[in-house]
Amino acid sequence: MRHETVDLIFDAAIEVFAESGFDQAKMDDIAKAAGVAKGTIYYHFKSKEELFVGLMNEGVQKLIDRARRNMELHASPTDQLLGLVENQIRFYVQNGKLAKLLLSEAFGTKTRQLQFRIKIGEYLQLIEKVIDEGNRIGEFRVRHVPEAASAIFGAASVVVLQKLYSMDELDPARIERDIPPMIETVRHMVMCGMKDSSWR
Amino acid sequence: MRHETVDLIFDAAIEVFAESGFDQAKMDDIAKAAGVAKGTIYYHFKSKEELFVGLMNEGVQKLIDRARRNMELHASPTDQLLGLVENQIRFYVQNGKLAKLLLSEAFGTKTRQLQFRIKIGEYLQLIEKVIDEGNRIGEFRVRHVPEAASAIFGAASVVVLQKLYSMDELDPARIERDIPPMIETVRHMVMCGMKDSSWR
Amino acid sequence: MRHETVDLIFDAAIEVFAESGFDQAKMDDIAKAAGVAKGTIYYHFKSKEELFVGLMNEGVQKLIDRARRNMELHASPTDQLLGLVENQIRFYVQNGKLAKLLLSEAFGTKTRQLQFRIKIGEYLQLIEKVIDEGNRIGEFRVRHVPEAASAIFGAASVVVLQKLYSMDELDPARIERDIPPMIETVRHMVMCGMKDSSWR
Amino acid sequence: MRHETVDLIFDAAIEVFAESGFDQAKMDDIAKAAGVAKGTIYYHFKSKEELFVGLMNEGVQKLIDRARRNMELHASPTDQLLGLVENQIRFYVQNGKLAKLLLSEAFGTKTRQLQFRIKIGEYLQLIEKVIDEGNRIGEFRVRHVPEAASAIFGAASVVVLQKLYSMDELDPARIERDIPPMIETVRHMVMCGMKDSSWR
DNA sequence: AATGAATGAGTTTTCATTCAT
DNA sequence: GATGAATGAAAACTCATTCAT
Repeated sequence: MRHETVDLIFDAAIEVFAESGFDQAKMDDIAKAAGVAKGTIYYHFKSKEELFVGLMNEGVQKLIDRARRNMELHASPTDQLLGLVENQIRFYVQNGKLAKLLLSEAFGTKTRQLQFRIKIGEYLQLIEKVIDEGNRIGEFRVRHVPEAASAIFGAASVVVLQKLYSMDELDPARIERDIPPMIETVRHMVMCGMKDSSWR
Repeated sequence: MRHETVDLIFDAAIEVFAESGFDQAKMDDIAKAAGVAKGTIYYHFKSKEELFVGLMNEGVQKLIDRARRNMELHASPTDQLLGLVENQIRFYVQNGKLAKLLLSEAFGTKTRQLQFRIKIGEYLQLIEKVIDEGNRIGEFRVRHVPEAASAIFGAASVVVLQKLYSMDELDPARIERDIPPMIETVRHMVMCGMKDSSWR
Repeated sequence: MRHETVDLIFDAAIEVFAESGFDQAKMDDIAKAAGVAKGTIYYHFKSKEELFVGLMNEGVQKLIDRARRNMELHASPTDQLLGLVENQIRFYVQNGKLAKLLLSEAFGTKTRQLQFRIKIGEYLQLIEKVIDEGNRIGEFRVRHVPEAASAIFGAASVVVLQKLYSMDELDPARIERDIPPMIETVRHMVMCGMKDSSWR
Repeated sequence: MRHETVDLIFDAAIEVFAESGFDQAKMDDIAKAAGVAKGTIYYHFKSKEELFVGLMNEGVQKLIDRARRNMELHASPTDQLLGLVENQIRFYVQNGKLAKLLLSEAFGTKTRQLQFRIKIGEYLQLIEKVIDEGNRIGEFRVRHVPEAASAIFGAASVVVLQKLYSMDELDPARIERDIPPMIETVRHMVMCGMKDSSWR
């Protein structure tokens, strides 16, 4: 089991980073939120950057793990992809702060962003694998798999974030009600896009 | 006509903000890039934040203007939407730095992010308008228009950014070659999603 | 003429650095002593290290300049060397704090120490030049010139510092009285050492 | 016999202190070098300062012990002084790190420096004793004994350190070769200085 | 005796902003 | 309109020291 203090710091850090973004997040605030001294963070993490990267990797890993479990429930690539979309949208709603960091910190040339993008790449490969399998067995006819995976990831991400940040205040009940339309919209778009039926 | 110095500052600021993000961007660097003294920026803009907001609004406005001009070339909602997708992708490729800021600075609760999201909202409304019209004349059967607009915007955005940042270094020729697959992928996905043809 | 503020900072810095040594010296104290804001120091100097190096170079340069002027007063290498010794000892008494830094910061592998040693090397070369000339015209018969220069420099340095720091408190009158014995002692030792008269 | 752990700490501390100086030396590094936990150092020493003082005293004591043994080999003050010079130079070459600390930490007003100077004073008294005896039996005619002792100490110290730190990297063979010139230079200078032969 | 996780005061450095010229 | 020297609040990071085990 991981050290207890590290958990405290992780939990506090995800809150603070997501609230303010990497640059605006203050180590003082993370320490305060974790209920430890600032030095304690530096005892466990070499730098703010290292803390951030560790945190993000863990966050994306959770998304990946959930996605993997979800995929095992379904046999066909079609069902698997539908599951992936639903899973990502529900995960984002439940982890809105992480979701925001996912988009806002994924692109850039800083070390932390490079490392972070690698982890996101893992998730994208999961999507690509499903599409490849669908292509193989003839369920899909996707010509550009990486592009398709990015598009799916981007569509699901922005749909949720735009929803979360367009509401004046987070109203759990309303969000809950808005989940099915989001899922339906992205699923619909994605699934049609997988088929070859030329659209003209 | 706008003051010449302001133009110099704007041009420099877009470069620097996009290179480093809002927080890492230094007024010193912007001044140096613009070839003016730091005080001069403050003569024209009240604060870093105001400069940023002005800049982003102008950037998104360019995207909107291009989109509007593009829409006038086509009559049917279908063609207009296809045009919007192509336009956004080409605009992103040409303005990669702005594109990155678009995603990384769009979500959050800071004043500048709220203002920025309003401007992005204008662009999303453009998409929604096309979808609405498509629904009206029966070309589309979209149930959740705002969600669909976000999904389109997100898909097109992430496809390009993932491409730009997955390459070791920016190779204009390679990017140029990759544009058609990106356009085709998003268009295909989007257009099918607009049709009602239930996908099961 | 050098910028006035830089002079203020230099004057304050020499005091503070000499009082506490490089590591113990606080930029806060230097700023306070100079009567400027801490940021002002960083506007003019990139770092504590750069400030220190600049300062030390200036300090040693003063010693060198005085030594050069002194040398011009005398024609023979013997008189020049006697003058150098007296000059160094008097300079050290007048600039005790710099003298302390000279010994305590001269050795080590940090960048600042390397740069500093280069400057001290200039002074040592001055001594070597006199010895070389003395050797040339037959006034001296020194076999190992660099070693001799170091020895002279070390003898004069430590004599003064040991005196300054062995007194409970700095009593200008007492120090003044002790200068001639120090000069005589080192001169005597040095001059005999220059002659070949084998000492057994 | 001293506790074994204390020896480990001492050996590690001399390395680390000499490498970095008192301020830059980290207790963490000493602990790591000693192969003990940081707390263990504090179990045996009240503070970093106490550790340093103990260490320096031991170091200088070694120099003193060697000097004492060396003096017993010779009968005349002249030979004893020659021996002292050779001994100090050889000791410095063998203990370059201690030598550096000797000069860089000897002067200052901190408690540790005061204590350290007392110990160095012991060594200087040894030199003075020899000179006094030389004066008594007529071998020397030194007018200012403390000044002479300081000068000898300073000359021998700086000659070695200047040599050690002027070499790009420590080459044991080259240093070995350079020892005789250093000894000869300082001895020559010192011995002549001890005689009364007025030098003009 | 020994450990090493935890601490928090202290320090360097950064940088948006101001303002006298 | 434009300048750039000066500011000082803020923030990351360090490290000697403590103490429960």
